[in-house]
Amino acid sequence: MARQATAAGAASKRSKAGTAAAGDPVKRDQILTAAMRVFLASGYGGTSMDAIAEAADVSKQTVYSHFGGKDALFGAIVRKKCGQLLEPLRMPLQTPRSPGGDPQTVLSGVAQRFLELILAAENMAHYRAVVAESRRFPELAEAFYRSGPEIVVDNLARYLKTMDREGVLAVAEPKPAAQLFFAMLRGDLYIRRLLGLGPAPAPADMRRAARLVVRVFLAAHAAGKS
Amino acid sequence: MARQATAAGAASKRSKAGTAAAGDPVKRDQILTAAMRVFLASGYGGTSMDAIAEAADVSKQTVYSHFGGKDALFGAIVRKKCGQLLEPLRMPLQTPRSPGGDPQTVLSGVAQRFLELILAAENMAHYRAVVAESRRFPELAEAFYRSGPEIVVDNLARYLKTMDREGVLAVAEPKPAAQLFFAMLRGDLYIRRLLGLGPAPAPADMRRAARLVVRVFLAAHAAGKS
DNA sequence: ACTAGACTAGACCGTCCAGTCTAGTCTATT
DNA sequence: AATAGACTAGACTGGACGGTCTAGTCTAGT
Repeated sequence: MARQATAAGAASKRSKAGTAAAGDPVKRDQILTAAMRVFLASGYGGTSMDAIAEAADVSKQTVYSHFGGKDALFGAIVRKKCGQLLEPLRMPLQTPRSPGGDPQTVLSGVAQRFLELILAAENMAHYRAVVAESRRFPELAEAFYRSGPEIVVDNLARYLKTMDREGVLAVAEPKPAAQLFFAMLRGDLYIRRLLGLGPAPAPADMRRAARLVVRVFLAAHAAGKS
Repeated sequence: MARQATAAGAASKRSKAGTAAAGDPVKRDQILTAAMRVFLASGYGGTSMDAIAEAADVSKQTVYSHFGGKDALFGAIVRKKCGQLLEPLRMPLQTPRSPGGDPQTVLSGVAQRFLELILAAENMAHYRAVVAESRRFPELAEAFYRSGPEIVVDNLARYLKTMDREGVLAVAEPKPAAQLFFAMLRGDLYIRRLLGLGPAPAPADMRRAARLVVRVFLAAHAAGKS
């Protein structure tokens, strides 16, 4: 109800102006950046619009002019973060067909990068926020799933399929196998971090975890098995 | 500050009464049960004390008499749930040394039960609440970790160690192996559920997932390997 | 009958906060 | 110079909510 009303208000304001959106895109970015910081640090409920305006060094009204209200702003942040999620992985992931070496090397690289990605403080906070608000904003939860886990799994599944066809690995069901691979990487390190226990893991910890995962995965899919 | 004051108040009330705690334990349970339902359904921020009192069919003041305030009540609920977490697993887990069949059977049983456990709606909600509030209540996050993941891993690690010693399996590092085993079970089914996407998984889905995990795990730890 | 302790219903207080409104500034176009 | 659009500072509204308080009821023990 409130959401519809504010959204309509924002839309009507936009209509008259010659410029496409309402206002300075620089301000818009300022707000987005600050809001992201604050939202990810304190969650949806723990963040006030006043705090965002102050953090963005912008008046409260400007926040409301650019985004319709708190919900919309939160949505914009989460979606933006979703879009950026796989950027660090894009380069290596978009070319899963290019050799890049034996599977062991390829998978180790993927594992290593994936671990770094999901353990990064900012992405942890993002995930926590999405999970916490998945009831209130189911569309965001879905957007997250689609722009993160799903893509990553599909890409690896495609790679595994190729490897299977070439007889390098034995992967009867590429998708479940890929899901399993990433599930393994969301192990103890990940849970502890998600719960905020202990300090950030050292690179050595991540390497060790990645190595174990790759070893187990390869043992299960060595050429000549199911 | 407020927390200390109210806690002190509750304590002083308790002191005079001949009965151990302040008030009727039946009421206390009513409150606890209702609060658990409401907190797990709507999260900490989304739950008001009025709503709890109403759901418990009890006056607001009674809630405050039994528990000091919102924080304490939330803590009590989370801790209680932590205590109950592994109840369904206790029987089979306390006797990891008793044979129960070949490792395949044992691990399948563990996997199956673990999946049922973590995918149960109530436990999902619990986990979501703990993760969401892990910043505000780090002690609860730690309590959860200790009374859930840690115990389960330690128990399985012990079993794996035995199997290794007996030459039935080859598990050089039991604890990381056990962590990996459970990580595999927190796969796609789990993530989707955590994000509230799609309906509850069918038992057949869980069985399939468990089977895959056990197969991969055994492939990696067949006797005669590292 | 009296008393004490637990409970109830609900008024009440103070605070926080989303969202609106006002009055005025700054800038660019005409 | 005049106008319009975006921005600012900050007051304000309305509602939600944590927590307290009051007045009174119910139940046991004495």
